[in-house]
Amino acid sequence: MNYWLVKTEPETFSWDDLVKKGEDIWDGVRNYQARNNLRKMKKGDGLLFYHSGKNPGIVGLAEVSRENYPDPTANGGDWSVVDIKPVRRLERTITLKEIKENPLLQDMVLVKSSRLSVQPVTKAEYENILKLFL
DNA sequence: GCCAACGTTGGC
DNA sequence: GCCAACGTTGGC
Repeated sequence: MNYWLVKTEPETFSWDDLVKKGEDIWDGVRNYQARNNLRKMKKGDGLLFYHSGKNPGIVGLAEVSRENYPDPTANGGDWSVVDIKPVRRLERTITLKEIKENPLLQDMVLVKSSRLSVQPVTKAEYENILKLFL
C-alpha cells in the first residue's frame, strides 16, 4: 500500500464536492511527473486531499477506487486518470504552514517541490500527518 | 496582485 | 541539444 498527496483548487473541485459525488474521476492532469504518479497508484492506496490557494492544507483522506485508465478529457495525448473516493474529513485542516514547520515533514515533496499536483508520500510522512490530529 | 519556481516550446 | 522566452502554478 502506497500513499499520495493530490492537490486541487477548492474553487474548482473541493473536498465537499468529492463527498457529494461519493466518487470522482481525477482527470485533467497534464504534467508527466504527476501522470506517472497516477499510473503507479493501486486500488486502496491512501490519498491526502490537499486544497491549494487560500488557506492551503490537507483537509481529508481519500483512497484510490479504480486504477489508472485513459483520460477521457484528453484530446489525444497520452494521459491517465484514476477514480478516487473520500474516506473521511480531517478533524481540522493540516495547514501548509505547520507542515513546513514540522521537522518530521521537511522531506515531503510538498515542501520541496510545491507545484507537483500528484505527489508520493512516504508511510512515515503519512503516519506523522495523522498524528497531528489524532 | 506579485513573483519565484518550474515546465514547455521553439529557434538556432 | 542548448537555452531564452513564455506560460502556469501556487504561496504569500
